[in-house]
Amino acid sequence: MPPTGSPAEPPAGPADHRPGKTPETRPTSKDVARLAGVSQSTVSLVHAGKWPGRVSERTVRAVNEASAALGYRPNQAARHLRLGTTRTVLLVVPALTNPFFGAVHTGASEAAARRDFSVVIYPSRIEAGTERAPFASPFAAAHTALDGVLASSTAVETLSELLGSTGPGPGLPLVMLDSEPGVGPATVNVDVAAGMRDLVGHLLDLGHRDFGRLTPHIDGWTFTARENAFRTALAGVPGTRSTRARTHFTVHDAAEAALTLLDRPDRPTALVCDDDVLAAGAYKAARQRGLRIPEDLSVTGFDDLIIATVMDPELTTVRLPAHRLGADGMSALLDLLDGRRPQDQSLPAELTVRGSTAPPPART
Amino acid sequence: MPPTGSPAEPPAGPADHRPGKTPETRPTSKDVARLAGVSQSTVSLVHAGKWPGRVSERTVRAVNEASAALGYRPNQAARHLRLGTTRTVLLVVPALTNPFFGAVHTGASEAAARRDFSVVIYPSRIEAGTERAPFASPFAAAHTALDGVLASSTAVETLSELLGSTGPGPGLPLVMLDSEPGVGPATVNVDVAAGMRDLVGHLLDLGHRDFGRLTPHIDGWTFTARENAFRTALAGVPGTRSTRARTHFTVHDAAEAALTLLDRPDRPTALVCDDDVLAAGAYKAARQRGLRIPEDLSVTGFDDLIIATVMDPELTTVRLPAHRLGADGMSALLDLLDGRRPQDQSLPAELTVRGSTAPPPART
DNA sequence: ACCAGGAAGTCATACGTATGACGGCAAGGA
DNA sequence: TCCTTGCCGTCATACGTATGACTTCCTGGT
Repeated sequence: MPPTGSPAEPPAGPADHRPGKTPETRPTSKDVARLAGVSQSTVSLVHAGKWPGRVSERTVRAVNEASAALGYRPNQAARHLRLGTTRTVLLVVPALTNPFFGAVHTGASEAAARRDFSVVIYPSRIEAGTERAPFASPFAAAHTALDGVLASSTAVETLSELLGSTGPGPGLPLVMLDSEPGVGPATVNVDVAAGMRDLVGHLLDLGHRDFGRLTPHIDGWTFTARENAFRTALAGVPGTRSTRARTHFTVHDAAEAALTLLDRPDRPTALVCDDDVLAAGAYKAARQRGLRIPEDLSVTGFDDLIIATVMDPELTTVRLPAHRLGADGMSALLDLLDGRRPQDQSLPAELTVRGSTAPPPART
Repeated sequence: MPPTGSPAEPPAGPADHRPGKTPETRPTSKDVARLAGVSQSTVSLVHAGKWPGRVSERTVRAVNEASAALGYRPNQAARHLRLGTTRTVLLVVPALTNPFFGAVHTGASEAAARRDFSVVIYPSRIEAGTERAPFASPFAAAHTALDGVLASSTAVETLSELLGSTGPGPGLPLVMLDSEPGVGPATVNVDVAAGMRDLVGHLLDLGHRDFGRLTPHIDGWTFTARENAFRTALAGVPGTRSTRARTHFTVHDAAEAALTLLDRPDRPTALVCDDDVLAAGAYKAARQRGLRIPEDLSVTGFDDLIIATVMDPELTTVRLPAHRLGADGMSALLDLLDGRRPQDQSLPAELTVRGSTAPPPART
């Protein structure tokens, strides 16, 4: 037996063990380099766009052609490893079944894409019973190291509970959306107080003095802010009155809660609901009692979801800029990642008057 | 000057250049190894759970304690690079503002999490004007190599256009949801035909013979299937008639389209709408013409979105199992990734009778 | 003639993990 | 006593990219 090894066999130290080795491997920068007749470094330089005097234009062309020919796409895992960054941020929202957060996501994604970042969404209500220690949590769910977090309408406590155990808590760039200003590193939120003030002003102008309030059971900064703003708005006006009913976040529960308000001897002339869904419940209750909207009863919502225009009459509500919330929040987060310190921001909420409000019925 | 270099300086070949070197670096498996007094290999072995005779229990404990102490979390980028897999799949949906797809996402995410996969969602309508050649597209958006794709309610052409240029087309595991069976590698869809058949049966039983159809302008397998099923259902019954109006996917447009149907001399007694949103438009039109639902006009929807219960009266519609669609679709995709060949699946659609249907008014 | 300086590339390395091959060591059989 | 057989770990390496240091070549100034 001749002492010759395989002809082109590389030295192959004691442990050369590549994984799976699929028959169809994707081209790497090395393949591009070979085809273009340059070194791998050059390929990398070209793709990074860093050749203000390092690579000739002729070579750039060659590399680009070779890349195109092979259909080369850089291996993100390798980049992430090398660069120590993933250009990915997590967007935490309460639920995806609410279109409001779909809009937030869209706004955030668009802003992120412009800076070549991408967004992974995490609905915090996903029941996690099946998660496995010790790497569970959104971070595991994202399956990627994250460069930052954007949290919408989530309590800080919930969030830190969510991220706390596994996430690099204090060090992780974080922007809170639609949450209490001043808490957390940076916040972008909606001026719901102003929206509520305008809304109540509108009702007062119409002549309403007896109010019913429909608010959700769940806590959350926005809802507290809405309630406070409502009270403040009434405080300045003599002769006003209001009663509050709390409800779960469903149409049916809201309808029942609304009934308790409508069945009071001193029935309110206007129902101010903290969300459009609750307003839908109010509509239902009104119909059950034979009250016409808006002639007998004015109803208002909040958020301006699609259902506001589905309802009949169309709902007077306060529009929240969901898309912009996501976009501006992402901008703030990117600023934070750049080392700049974004300042807290407040977005306007816009009163949208439709058909569900009118002067109160004449006293009987 | 003594020839002594720095005391513990490693050999340091000609090019030892680590990137950024943040002051606060996350612990790596090497750090854990040092603390536990073992080698990095051992740490890796332990975390992989592969020690049926390679690592003693005492060592396992030590490693786990060290990991916990340091708050170690494995670097995903490094794993991805080494393993050649990301355990991430892309979910393509038409839009996130439709709660239906939120439910699909939830179902898919839950199923994925059970197998330690994660889901990145991509709304295909995101306008891509700002994307940069040559690595644009969902793949760039996902910012990660993908192990597979789940595409919901998307035409194959649209999808391949989306993925085609950059994605590894034919090789990428792909499951289509709610789309034409037989096209593409594997599909999971809803038996909308049966749903429509039941729905029409319900209306026929009530005595309706004159129908109006409200269908969306956009194409898509489901809508074609719904229309065909509707026609088939009527075909067997003598004396039936139907007129169709097409509309954009908004309440207002649908209302206008519905008006054209209601203003015909042979006004239909039932409006069969291909989506709950369109049904909302029909409600609006009916009210404009002073028609009561369901006494003067029956209206039906499709999908069973939240708005179906917001409307008054509540809408008779066909419920589609969005959550299960996502879950089963993900299962199929994971099967595909395991090398198994999932068979096409069809999920049941359930007729949900509420208050918007009744016998037609007596002939005048 | 010689060197400074710039332009164009290449070299070598590290990022953090996973894993096949290999090495001690103790127990037990011959 | 010596060899075999497991058990417990460690070694060395590769995954694909990005980048500081280095080399080579060329032009032009003195």
